[in-house]
Amino acid sequence: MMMLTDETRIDNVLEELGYRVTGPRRKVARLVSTKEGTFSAESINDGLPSVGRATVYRTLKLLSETGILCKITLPDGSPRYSLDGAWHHHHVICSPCGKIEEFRKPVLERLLREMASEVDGKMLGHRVEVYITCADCLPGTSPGDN
Amino acid sequence: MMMLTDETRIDNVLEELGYRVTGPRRKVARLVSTKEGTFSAESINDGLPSVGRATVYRTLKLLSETGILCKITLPDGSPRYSLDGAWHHHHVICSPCGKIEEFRKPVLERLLREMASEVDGKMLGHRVEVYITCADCLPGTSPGDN
DNA sequence: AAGTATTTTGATACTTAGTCTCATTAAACG
DNA sequence: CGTTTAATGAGACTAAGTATCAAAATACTT
Repeated sequence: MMMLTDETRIDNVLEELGYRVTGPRRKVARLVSTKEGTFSAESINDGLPSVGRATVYRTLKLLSETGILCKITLPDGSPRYSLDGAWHHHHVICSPCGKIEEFRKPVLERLLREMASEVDGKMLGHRVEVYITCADCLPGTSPGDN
Repeated sequence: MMMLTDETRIDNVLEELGYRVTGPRRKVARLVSTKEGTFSAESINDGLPSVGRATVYRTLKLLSETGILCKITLPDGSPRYSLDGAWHHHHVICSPCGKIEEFRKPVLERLLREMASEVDGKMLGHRVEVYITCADCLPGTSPGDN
């Protein structure tokens, strides 16, 4: 559910940007759109034995560049992907379970912009990640944690 | 100069935490303390043929955990290290030249904490990186760029 | 519909950044 | 000093990609 929507959205985005909508890309997009929270590139690769590893990585990169996916870094440095709303935002990531929430805070943006200007130079972008243990993963709160 | 200060500081920190102050760790610490801006683990490894690769990585990790170094991620995902002031802070990183500036903004901290609380769960930490092109790297401004 | 041009793919090799194992070496402590 | 315990180095292994390049698929032209 909502998978179809995501898939056509992906097709459209690729088409609009002049990329070909191919079988392998569709397969990656379809699998990606079923994922909740974060996932690793390798999990996509494992789920699609018919698609080459290089193509999986290429497609994930493509989808990240076109803003469909977004790549984040866990506290320990390992990279993860997640479906992404269309706008700039930041992440609250639950370290234990990998669940992520997006947030958008104009105040924060302004603050960071200000910061960059103090250092003189041109701001290219920024990365903000907040790591938490979510309520579900908090010991004692809910018994069925993994 | 100031290298000596850094080295004794490192010795002290290790000692205080109950780690042994060994030859290899001293070598890594000495080399690390000569670096300006960011550097890769491999550059330390290359600079110390007499120290094993594993030890270099182990020591960098140790120094990061004890707050002497701090590990950041460039926009393209590659990891870098830099000498670190003793307190929590964030980074402004010049993508072209790798120069980094630290900043500390209580407002920002408060904002992020607030953010985390909205999502319910316990905040573990956060990562904030601002990417810029610094004045020296801005084309036209200064002719002698790399 | 066929032919051509261009993009994409998959297999494989390679790279980067690290971690793991484990026998050997070296600090630290009494 | 000798002993205990931590740290080291060599080398194999892992994770997350990137590079190469011939073959296949897609799109474009007529």
